[in-house]
Amino acid sequence: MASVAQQRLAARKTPRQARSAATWDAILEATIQVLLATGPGRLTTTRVAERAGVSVGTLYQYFPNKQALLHAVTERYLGIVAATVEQACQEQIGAPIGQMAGALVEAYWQAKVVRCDVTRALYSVAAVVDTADLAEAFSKRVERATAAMFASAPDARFADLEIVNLTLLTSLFGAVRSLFDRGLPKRWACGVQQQLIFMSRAYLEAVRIPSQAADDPRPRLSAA
Amino acid sequence: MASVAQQRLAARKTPRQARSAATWDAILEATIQVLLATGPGRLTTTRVAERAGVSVGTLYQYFPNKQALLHAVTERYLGIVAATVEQACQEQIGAPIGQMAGALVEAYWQAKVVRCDVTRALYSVAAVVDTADLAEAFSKRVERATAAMFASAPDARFADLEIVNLTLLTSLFGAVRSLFDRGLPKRWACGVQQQLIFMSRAYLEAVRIPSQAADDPRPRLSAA
DNA sequence: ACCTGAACACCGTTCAAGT
DNA sequence: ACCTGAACACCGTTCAAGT
Repeated sequence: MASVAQQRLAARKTPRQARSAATWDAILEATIQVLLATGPGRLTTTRVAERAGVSVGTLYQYFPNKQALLHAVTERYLGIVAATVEQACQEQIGAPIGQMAGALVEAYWQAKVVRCDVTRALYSVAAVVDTADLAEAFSKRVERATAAMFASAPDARFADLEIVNLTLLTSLFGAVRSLFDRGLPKRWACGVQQQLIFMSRAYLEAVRIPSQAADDPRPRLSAA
Repeated sequence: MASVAQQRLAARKTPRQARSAATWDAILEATIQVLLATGPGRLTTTRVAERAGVSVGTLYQYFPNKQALLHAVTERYLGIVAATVEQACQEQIGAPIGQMAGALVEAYWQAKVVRCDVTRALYSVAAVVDTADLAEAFSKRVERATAAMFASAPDARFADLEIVNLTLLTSLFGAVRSLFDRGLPKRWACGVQQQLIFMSRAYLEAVRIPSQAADDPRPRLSAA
């Protein structure tokens, strides 16, 4: 492993008292602020502490190091996105796959776009600190939700749902990330989101084993 | 822009003499070595200089700062990958789109996998330093090549080739990146590559406007 | 022309002292 | 219990001196 020795990344202590919890929140919030204001390269523990209205020492009472701080911010953010996608999947249980694909892409896209500055800031954090474990946990969580959703589709079965699911999500996550990295050209973004839905549908169509419930054998997908 | 003020990222001087060029190469090579050995977090200009067998001062004669150093390494690497994909596209001019899609995915995948440790190392660099310009130039270069390729397909036309091309490449680049970030589980990797080909074909199939040359109106794609 | 490496500034992290 | 901030160590970068 080329990775740095894994240090404690968990929070140093769980806030037990009210002012403690407030400080915790203030620090995480300040981290986002500084990230947005100065970028990850100039993010300094001193600056974060300043912005949060505490001293550096206090910051280090809550987070063992800068990594842990950024780790915690990412964890909180990914938790919100995962919950959003999970809910969307829940709502699509039993729906036709075409609709599921649309709902999935839209939910994920939406969750990323609502706070698109934060999204970008946290993408840029992802390589400064090792958030692989968080990304993995996030992927696993979403995979579970989408697999359950797809398995409930009345109009399709798959020879190997696991790999189809993995391919679909990997492409979706990756595509969205690429677009953010590229500054998300406004006039393309919306079109690409639509195209990603077409793409997901076309893929699921192509690899599905048609089941009895399907009335229309190969529904035509509308083009751009 | 949250990004740090763009400093000079170009090399400080172009090597004009033989020993100069050798030093330049040695430094870039050493950078990769250190990156692989210690990870981007522990990459130190002093360490790179040491490994290259020169002093820190010399390193700074060639690269104005650490960013520029990592920028140069990335530039060189992306140039190689772009050239590989360009060549593959060139070879597919006039072929059926299904075959083009397969060749594209395979060429890109292959180029990333041959030196997969380097690929991973440079992905991790991408956020520490701002290589957005390089990624953009790379994307543009590949987009041109694939657009020319797809435009030459005898069996398909597209209502909006530009956005289809963008969606396809964005998904491909992103998916591969996600897999690398996730440690590229050996037993999935190969299967996913195959699935990405299915996916690309299914998408192009779905959004294409069938032309006369197409004999089989909607060829069945094999499933997993 | 090209190289060297001690010196300086900045930032992550600690810890003795405060409330 | 929780907070403070001066002090220390490490690393990016410079520059006066060498070949």
